Amino acid sequence: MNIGEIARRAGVSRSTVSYALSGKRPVSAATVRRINDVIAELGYRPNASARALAEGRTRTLGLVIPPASTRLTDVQLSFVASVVEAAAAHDHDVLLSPSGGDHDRSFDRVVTGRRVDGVILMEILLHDPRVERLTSTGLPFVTIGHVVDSAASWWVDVDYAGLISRCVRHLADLGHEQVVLINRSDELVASGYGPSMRATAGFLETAEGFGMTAHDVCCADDPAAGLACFEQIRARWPEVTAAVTINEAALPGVQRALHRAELDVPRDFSLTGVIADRLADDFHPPLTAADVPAGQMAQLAVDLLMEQINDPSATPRHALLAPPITLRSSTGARRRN
Amino acid sequence: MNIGEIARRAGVSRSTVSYALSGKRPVSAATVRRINDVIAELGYRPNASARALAEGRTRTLGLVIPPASTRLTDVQLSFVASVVEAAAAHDHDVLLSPSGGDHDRSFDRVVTGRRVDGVILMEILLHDPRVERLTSTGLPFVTIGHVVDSAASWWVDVDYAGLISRCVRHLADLGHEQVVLINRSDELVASGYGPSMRATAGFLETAEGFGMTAHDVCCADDPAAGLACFEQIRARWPEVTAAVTINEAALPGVQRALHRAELDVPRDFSLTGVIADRLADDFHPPLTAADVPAGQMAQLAVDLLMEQINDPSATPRHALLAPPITLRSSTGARRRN
DNA sequence: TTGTAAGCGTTATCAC
DNA sequence: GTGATAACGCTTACAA
Repeated sequence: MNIGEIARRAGVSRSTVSYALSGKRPVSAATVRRINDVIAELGYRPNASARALAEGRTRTLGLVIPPASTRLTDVQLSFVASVVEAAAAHDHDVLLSPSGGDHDRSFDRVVTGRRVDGVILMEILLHDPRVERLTSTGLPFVTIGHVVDSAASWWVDVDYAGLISRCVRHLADLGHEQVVLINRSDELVASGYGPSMRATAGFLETAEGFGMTAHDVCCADDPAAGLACFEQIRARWPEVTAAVTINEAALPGVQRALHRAELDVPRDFSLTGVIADRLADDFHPPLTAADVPAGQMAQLAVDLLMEQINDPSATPRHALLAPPITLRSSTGARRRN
Repeated sequence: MNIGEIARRAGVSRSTVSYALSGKRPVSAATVRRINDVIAELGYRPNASARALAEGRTRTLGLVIPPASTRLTDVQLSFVASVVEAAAAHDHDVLLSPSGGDHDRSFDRVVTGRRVDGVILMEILLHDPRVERLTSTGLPFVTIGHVVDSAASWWVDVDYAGLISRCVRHLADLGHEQVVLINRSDELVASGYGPSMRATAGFLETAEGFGMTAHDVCCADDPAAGLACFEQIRARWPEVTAAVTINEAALPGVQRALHRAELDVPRDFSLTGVIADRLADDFHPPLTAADVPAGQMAQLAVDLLMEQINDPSATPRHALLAPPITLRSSTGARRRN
């Protein structure tokens, strides 16, 4: 079932069918009608590969996700779903590519085989080889998180430094003097993961500014690690009365550790950080936190990418989101004993 | 950068370059070398659209996921990641399409625009309109879950009836006499979602067989609903001493409800069901449960799909997985008061 | 308002 | 062992 067949049955030429479909040149109402009838009858839809070849664009966006081995967190998940949704609004589809590990065959295929018109790169490193590959191919791309030379590229990010800083200030206001930052995994931090770097910077700087004693620790992205990590914190620094975190996946374990240590939140211990709102709501008690606006980030990333695709010579734009801190019930005044 | 350019620089014809790349006809070692050198130097990769058009296959699989409005659960998430990984092993990419709501434009594009060689359909209904659409297009597809006429199609499923039945038997052995099934959402059950139907059937039948009193309730897929649902259960049927569930998303709420009611698990109340192992492990206490083997299902689904793509006339095959029930710490003997 | 024909970059069928 | 050349199904100048 191809365009020629439709043309034949409608008694017109192939170009007329094409134009009737795209509207790129006027076609008489009568022929449009005849063509549409035939199309409806035969259930014709243009072949995407042929169209892509002729137009030089695939109407497909690539989304590079962390490999399956790394467990995807809740925000990442809803981010993926939102990207697909936002792309659909532009009548584009989304091609997935796991990358970051050794799976670079997939990255290669997607990027260099002209399978997509643009790419969204999740979980980016401060110096990311994939960014260079992408840059050298000239394929439009938007990163989630930004690289060192941030002015030269398109990105969407959360202002981790600012948010963490505000969390610390909030704790200082409540009288806390010894605080800890529960960061993400060792490897991620070691490899220069931007949000981790910036969270640490914002944390230490602000805590110092308020004359607080500040510790920061890495923690793998799972509940078991969260449990172990929190118990270690208690053992090493028993004076700590509040924690700030950007590690969502570890939260259930932290919760269990708090319970085990019979620490009431927020009476005995305060907990806050940058957390997806759904997780913050589900925590017991609900967490005072800066909500990672995954849906909005996805929307923005797709919009920026489409903008770049439609005008490749546009100057790079970016968005640094600073979502508000939602006051829930997990932070309170330091208890004097 | 196209194949003609490579041919020109290597001093051969386009077909020779093509054959050197595919190996579908012998090419002298010397020319292969020369060609490879040029390719390496220019960083050439064949254009996927052109290749798809010529070959009549896209080397892409479609994955139809539930729309973003429905929150994706943990298993679903890891399923998506595993599908991508398994497809990569066959050198195929994955195109995502949200569907089930009104997003049928996306489904249409993917299915009928010949953008993919086959489709994996998640979260299928007992009578699913998408299955008919797919069947009538003749596009190979595999469903997760099966439809009524199960012999005629390709699918992978978990034996919910059998697993739930074994959970109930386990509870019967422990002396429980009044049990409840916490199913998934009203709407899903009402629309004929297979796993829910089969779980209910297996539950009621087995409970009756053991002379137990059995109740079943629906519960929306989120923690708040889990909390409310469990409190309602306690209010309506205070004699119930054990629950079986297939609703993972509701678990955090159930946990909170148990805590609020000061019910110790498993001393005062037993909890089991069909749950992803990661979730079962993270629960407090770890849940005795049948682990949904998301990774294995994804692998199988992709393998079946590839088999069907490579031989469209093959007779339908399917796989009904019955993962073992892992004994953890959430079930115990009924406490006589 | 419509038709003709030249691409788009591959693969695959003939020849030689 | 290699080279022309015709598909593949569409879009889009260029003509009429």
